[in-house]
Amino acid sequence: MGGPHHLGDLQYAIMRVLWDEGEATVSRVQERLSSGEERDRALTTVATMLTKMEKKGVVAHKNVGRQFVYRALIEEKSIHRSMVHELTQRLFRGDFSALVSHLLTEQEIDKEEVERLKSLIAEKGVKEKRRGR
Amino acid sequence: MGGPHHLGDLQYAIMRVLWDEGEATVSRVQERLSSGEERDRALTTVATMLTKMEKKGVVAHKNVGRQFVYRALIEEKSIHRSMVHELTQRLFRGDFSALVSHLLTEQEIDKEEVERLKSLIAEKGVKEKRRGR
DNA sequence: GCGCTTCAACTACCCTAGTAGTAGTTCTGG
DNA sequence: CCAGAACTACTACTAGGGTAGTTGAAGCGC
Repeated sequence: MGGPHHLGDLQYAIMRVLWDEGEATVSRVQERLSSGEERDRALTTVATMLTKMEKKGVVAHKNVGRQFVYRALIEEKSIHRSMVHELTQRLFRGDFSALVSHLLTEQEIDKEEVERLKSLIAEKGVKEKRRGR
Repeated sequence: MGGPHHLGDLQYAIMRVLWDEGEATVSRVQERLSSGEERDRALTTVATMLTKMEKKGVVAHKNVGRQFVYRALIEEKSIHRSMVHELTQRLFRGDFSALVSHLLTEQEIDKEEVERLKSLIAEKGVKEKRRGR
């Protein structure tokens, strides 16, 4: 239960701000969202989302003066893990190589990227061997 | 303008049936959903979803007798493409190697899988070279 | 002290996914 | 011919994401 915290677009954008800033007030979050590539949202929209997110348990706040200072309760890696895992399950029945295969054949990947992948895998192989399995 | 047709769980499950069967009546779809690992849903639930999906333009139906026979209007590859692309954008700013790197370090991948990835990449490299770029 | 600003709280929508009951129509078995 | 099955159409409702106005309290400037 709970486990795979699913986040919408805005919610994820807010999380990114919190991960980046460590802590932030509502207005700081709103500011960062507007300054980024994201479009402008009302301050109240951001506040409402943060309230909902707190109820879900993905963020928490403390009072500083009369302002709320929010921080993330879950880390980026764990969100990445669950979202990637979910997608892989859904699309490829959990088969990661099917995902990579899809990336290679269906998505636009340039030569340098392929090279980078090659060394990533090579590294992994080495580490596996060193660990003796 | 739609573009990235976003599908929910049930919708995607329905699409999988249609892709697999080519065409299917409502009851056939419902039957397949229930028989699979999915839990049972009322026939009307499936019918309603199909109606909504038709409005969205992802499926179409024809009348055969008094039954509706549905078929998918978009192909699996294209859904995969847009969903993988969307996730990569969101999580890794479009950086596919970041995604693969994440797979290698954060998700459980066994040795055989790594081997398979290695050969997938190798193949891709060869093809790229042969094409002369 | 009074007005302006800054906040959070509350309220109210809209939209989409999902779920399913009920109604009405058409077909089919006996 | 008529009961019941098989279908679609219509309706209704829950939940969550997203969006934002209004309200009321608190604080600041002068």
